[in-house]
Amino acid sequence: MPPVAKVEPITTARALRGPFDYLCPEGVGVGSVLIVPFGHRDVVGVVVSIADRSELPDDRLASPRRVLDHDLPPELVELAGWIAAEYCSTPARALALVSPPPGARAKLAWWASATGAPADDAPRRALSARQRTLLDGLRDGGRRQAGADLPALRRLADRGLVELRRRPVRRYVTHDAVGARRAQPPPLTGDQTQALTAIEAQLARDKPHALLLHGVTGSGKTEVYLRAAATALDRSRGVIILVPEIGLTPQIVSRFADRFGDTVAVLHSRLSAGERHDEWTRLRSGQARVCVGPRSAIFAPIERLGLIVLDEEHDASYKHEGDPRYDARQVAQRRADQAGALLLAGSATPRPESVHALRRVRLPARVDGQALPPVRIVDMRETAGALHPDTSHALVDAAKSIVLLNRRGWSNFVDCRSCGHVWMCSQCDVALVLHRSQDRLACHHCGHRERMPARCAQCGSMSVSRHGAGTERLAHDLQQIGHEVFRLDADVADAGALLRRFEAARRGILVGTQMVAKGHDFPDVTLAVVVDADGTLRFPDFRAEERTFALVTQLAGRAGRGPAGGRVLVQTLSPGAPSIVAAAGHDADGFLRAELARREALRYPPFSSLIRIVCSAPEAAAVRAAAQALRAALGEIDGAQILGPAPLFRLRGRERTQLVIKAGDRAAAVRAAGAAVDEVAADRTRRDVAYSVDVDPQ
DNA sequence: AGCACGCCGACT
DNA sequence: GTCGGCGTGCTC
Repeated sequence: MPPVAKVEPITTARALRGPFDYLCPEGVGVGSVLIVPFGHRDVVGVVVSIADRSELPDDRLASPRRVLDHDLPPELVELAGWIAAEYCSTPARALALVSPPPGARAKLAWWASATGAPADDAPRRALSARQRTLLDGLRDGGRRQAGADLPALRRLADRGLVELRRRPVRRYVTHDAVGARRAQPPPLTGDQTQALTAIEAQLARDKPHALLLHGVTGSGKTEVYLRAAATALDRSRGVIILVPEIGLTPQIVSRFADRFGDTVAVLHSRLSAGERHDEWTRLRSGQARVCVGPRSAIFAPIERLGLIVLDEEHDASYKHEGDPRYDARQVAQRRADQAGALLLAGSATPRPESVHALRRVRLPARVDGQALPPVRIVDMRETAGALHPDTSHALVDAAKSIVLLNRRGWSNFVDCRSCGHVWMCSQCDVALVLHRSQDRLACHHCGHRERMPARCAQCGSMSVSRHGAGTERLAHDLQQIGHEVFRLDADVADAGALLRRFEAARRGILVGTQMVAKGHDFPDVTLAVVVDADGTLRFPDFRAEERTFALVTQLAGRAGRGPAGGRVLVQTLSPGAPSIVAAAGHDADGFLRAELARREALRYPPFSSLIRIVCSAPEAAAVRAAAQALRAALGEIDGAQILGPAPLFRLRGRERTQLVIKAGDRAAAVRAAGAAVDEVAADRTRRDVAYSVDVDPQ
């Protein structure tokens, strides 16, 4: 009896329950990627296990059509199985995440080397001076890639003097002149040394305890990551560095490339298919042992992993918004456990969850020894307009400043002065936002846009009024300060170029959404302003406090990074809000203590797990019926509270509602949610209803 | 999810 | 007679 390969075909179907058995070709094992006949077509499949025999009669087993040259490390196959179960998805969808980039192939180029055959010096066949130079160059320099000299090399090859071979070339270079810029590592501060000692003690263990590096902005966390990575590499272990968004943090990539050279690979969504293929292959073959990238880099095919760094661990972009709705921080913990690797999470504003679960190592001071900038809370309750007079004066005085307003556009919503009609999105239950420079109203949820109306659609009145201010309006108002204004938000095409122009300017105001609070370091910025700090606090979300604290603290970290020092103004309508008061006092510990106490009292994470189930369909009645069926199918879950169905809400032309499970036993609740959705989704009478399970929703 | 198979109405 | 509607069921 020949062995059987259990294969999971990569399809998006939810109802499909694998794995499927195939005859196992020679050399195929767990992680092999195959093309298999499946139904009436051929699909890519991943071997998830090998069995001695199949339950099926021999004549029903098919042979794979082809074995692809890329295979997955078996640990990633196991990790995919865990993700499928943990996030209520399917093995196929989880395997698609960890699989080699589809489609792309190696790029081949001609490489030339001298054969060592003696040149024939008969006069008719004498080498030209150019050919002679080429040949001598190859004899001295060994193998090299052919360029414009390929025709000349071909003639030499015809005479047996040169060998030409097709070999793969790398399309992506993380860094030009690698090595030339390889800087001497800076000396560590006392705090950094202590942190590194704690980290190295864990790296020396078989089963390291995860650590949380809680360091204020400018305390030198990146240098600690670099040193920890060097230690892991010295121990022949691989390293993954997760960063929030590669577009806004290119510095961290170059710092790793500068320090470690070609052993660094980068994986992110902006790479071309070919570049991604090459980086993946370099990691898979072991040529590269360090991978830097956003959340999906947690699936880098690195064996003998020793360290996973989670930079800015509080960042919301670690949560994937698509099926499977995985959280890269959870996956990182799982992968670290699996490999016996150290998980090192770092942030100036760690999540209460991480503070609760991980051992904390601190960097309490900036590397330059400067104090954190003083923060003043500006009470806006008596002020009309977006800026307090004190804020305006401070902006006039400061040469360079950063202003944060977490709302895009000119005004929040527009309505009719006569009848009160509010312009709403036709696809979503939200008001349209005015973008004046484009003379358009836009929906920030579905992207719908329409012309700014001249008259009211309801009563015909010509009088339209605008309410609230966004970054576009604020940038316009700030022109009056007299400094050049640089606006940074999602409407700006090239954020990098804008930041470079701001950096080069002698005077200026950088105004924008939360993007201005992230990562970059401008030493000459002496003033940071938060306009409407309680904007994030008004969201009905249990993480509102945490978000507000993080946003104010992160922005405060942008000011006073140079010798001139700096200060921070926080405008708010709730000057007494605990998150704002704590952020103003640089009191992360006080905030975290109070926030954890509050979460414990209300049984919110980390003292429970949340699971959100969303139902959506074009018709309201279908959604209501589906949600009720779902509620019934869930029944009662031990130790869990089930909330909802919530009132219907329309988004992108679909009605939707949600149920939330607040569970003590997370695994049991995930199982119950998955079973209930499978049961309700199997009902064919509600075909246009879509279901999505979100474990640990953000 | 695809894709074929199958069993009913309006056309050459 | 047959082209094609989409309900139903299977994929090793």
